[in-house]
Amino acid sequence: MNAIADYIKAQRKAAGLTQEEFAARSGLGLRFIRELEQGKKTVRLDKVNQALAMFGMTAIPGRKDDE
Amino acid sequence: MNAIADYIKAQRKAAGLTQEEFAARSGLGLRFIRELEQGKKTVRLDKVNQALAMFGMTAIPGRKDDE
DNA sequence: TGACTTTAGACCCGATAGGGTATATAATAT
DNA sequence: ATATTATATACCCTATCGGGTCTAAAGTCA
Repeated sequence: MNAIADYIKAQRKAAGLTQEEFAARSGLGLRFIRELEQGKKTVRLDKVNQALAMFGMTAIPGRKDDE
Repeated sequence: MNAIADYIKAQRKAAGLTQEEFAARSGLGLRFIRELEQGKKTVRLDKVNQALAMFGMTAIPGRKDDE
């Protein structure tokens, strides 16, 4: 149900990276990556985009009921 | 270039709402709506989603080079 | 031109996100 | 069983977000 969290987690795993490696490569904190993948709602958008950018993606509006 | 900011602004106007009315209806602060529409990068994702939810939308990952 | 509305800044302040770190639990393998 | 690795949770601290408020600028229309 959390499209961004699920996407990051799936892509990171598909790339064969641990959370720690992904944090280091993306320049984000390890704790942030964990909270992001766990679906924390109150994360900052710029950090989310920094993570998504690792896969050429960014946050855009999308239909809520799309699953 | 900022898909979310542009979307909110366009939809709000299409709905014939001022920033002030939109802030009141969405339960968000007026200053936040302003900063959001101006493309502030560091906004909180939950607030962004709260704004997008007014139009049945939510933040999802999308290709960066899509325009 | 001048009223009026809408949007854009700046200021202060409380609440909290994110980083670092340490510990705990879970998963995997030997 | 027990190393090893990965993920989850908790603490403290600093930076800053978001709200409220006020002022200024930019549109809008008579």
